[in-house]
Amino acid sequence: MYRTHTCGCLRATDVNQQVLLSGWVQRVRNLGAMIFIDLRDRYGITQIAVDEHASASLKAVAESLGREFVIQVSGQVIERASKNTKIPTGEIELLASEITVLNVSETPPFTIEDNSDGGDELRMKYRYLDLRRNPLQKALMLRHRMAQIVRHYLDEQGFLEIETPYLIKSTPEGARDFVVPSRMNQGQFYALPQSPQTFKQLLMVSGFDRYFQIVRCFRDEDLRADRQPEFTQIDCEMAFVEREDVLRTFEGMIRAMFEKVIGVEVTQKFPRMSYADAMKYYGSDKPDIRFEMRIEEFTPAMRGAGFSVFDNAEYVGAICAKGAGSYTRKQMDELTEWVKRPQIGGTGLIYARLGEEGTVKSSVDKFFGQDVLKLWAEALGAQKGDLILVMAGSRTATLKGLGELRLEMGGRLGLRTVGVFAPMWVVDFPLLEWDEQAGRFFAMHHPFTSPVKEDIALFDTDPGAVRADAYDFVCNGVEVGGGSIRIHEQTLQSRMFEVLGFTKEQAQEQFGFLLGAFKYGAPPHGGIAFGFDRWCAIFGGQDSIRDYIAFPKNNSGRDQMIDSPSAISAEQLAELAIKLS
RNA sequence: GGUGCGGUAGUUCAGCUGGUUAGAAUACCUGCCUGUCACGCAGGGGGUCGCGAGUUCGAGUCUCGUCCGCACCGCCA
Repeated sequence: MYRTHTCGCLRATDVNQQVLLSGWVQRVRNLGAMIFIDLRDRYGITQIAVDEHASASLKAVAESLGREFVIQVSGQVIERASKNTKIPTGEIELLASEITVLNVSETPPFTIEDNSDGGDELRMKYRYLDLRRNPLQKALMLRHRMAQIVRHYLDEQGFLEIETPYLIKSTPEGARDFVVPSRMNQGQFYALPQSPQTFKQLLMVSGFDRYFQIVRCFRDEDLRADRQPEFTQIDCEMAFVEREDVLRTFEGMIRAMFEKVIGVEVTQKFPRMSYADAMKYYGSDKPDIRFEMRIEEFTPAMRGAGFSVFDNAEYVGAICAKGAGSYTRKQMDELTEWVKRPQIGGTGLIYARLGEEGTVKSSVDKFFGQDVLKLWAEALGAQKGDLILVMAGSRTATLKGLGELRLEMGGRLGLRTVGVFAPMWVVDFPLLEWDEQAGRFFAMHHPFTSPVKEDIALFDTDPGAVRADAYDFVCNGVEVGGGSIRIHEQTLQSRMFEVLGFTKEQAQEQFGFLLGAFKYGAPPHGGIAFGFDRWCAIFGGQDSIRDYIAFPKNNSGRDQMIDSPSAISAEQLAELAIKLS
């Protein structure tokens, strides 16, 4: 037997018990006549005391201990002479009668503490040590809890968890595929799924009318703090449903998660915003609505005053930063530089401050009178002490820039509060996006997304105006989930492929199995998929998803611990009939 | 593919306009210490300044290249 209790469970009520604990040495405090050891496992820390009555051999063992040694301690639980109120076990300690070293440890390259002294790179290389740290243990426990609640909720709602294959077929649409060479079919490759999209639709055809899966997905694209090459989706699909049915079901699931995981009760219905409004007022298809600061357009009113920046602009828009009117010239210059960075791509920043008696002082006073400036203030609801920020240029780029500026100002003004959650649905996305370079339409979501019924007629006249019956779940400016009602009729699906520029043969070759299935009675269906890692990060209050994945990849898609990817042997290559150039 | 920031002790960092023997904190080792809990005190060891060229009397410092890391843009149906 290695232990009778964990290092987190002993309390004052356990005093006088004989117990056996096992764990890692967090720290040894040697006071000469007595030695204290912090013994750690994932449940907590318990102080071990080796006092003045201890035998010479026991003391010798205690003195030999180093950080991260694995030890077993037997002894009696006693009340501490001086208590520690900072930890749950702080009222007691274990008076050691015997200490056994189960394993020694080299000195770890960084401290195993909440605020480790290790840098990112080192902690990745020694991920197994980093994972001993409390914050990472908490993160993975949160993830576990979320997975359990998802399973429980969906099981109660009659969903079946069904696995789908990882070795599937590559398709040209969407993200780059990770590919896997086939030894038995030389020269041919499997692809790892970007999502189980077509399989879950086939499951609907098969009659499993409520499906879900917590499933790994793979995309061979460049990484970000919130993007990994392999990531996990909560993938769901339902048959005989319309958009409202899907939204109701999953609003329920999301609500259950908020309540049971982080104890936040979301009583009201999630607000819904059209894609058009999101872009117009927030410059983003995933607005952070923890704060207002909406974008207002002033394009026509600004023309003809002789201010060439506005006269020549396709779009002029502004936001109002509450209480930022005290920004100094230096701060404004710095903000202007911020806007001009290539990531934002702004050409400049015009600003106006609201002073006493409703006067407006702007950087373009010589072009615009008080009447025009007050028009800005009125439209933006700006008051004394506020700062109006105006950008101009092409419509899409300027809206995007204003959207970024809005987030930046929201951050500076402390409006993007950690622990405050603003869940919402973004709906009515365009079905298609015109790609100038390729000279054709691409599916904004994916080619199986159904158009909104009343827009189907537009397919022939104005494909770009067709709205998709799609929806995104957005929380705090992060796209956490997305889904749609799918096309379930073979003719409409064929028409869709046609609009996307597929020939009949191409469509047949790539998605023949799906078109085939649709010939045999496909029910109306739709679904949604949540980015599980992102959701965990949001609940954990982090921007990066890496700490919610046990063994993540770095910025360049490498696993620094196992050092992958790596070259393979000439024999392996030969077997796969692959020649490297 | 691109932009920015970074790489100096085991670790996190400082190191000014180029100039003696490259510092601090922490970790580690040794000794002392009876209530610590970031224990304390005294002492000690520890460096190819990422790598390679170049400029210079002289490079951690300047220039170029390269590798690595992080953030972002493009990309991510």
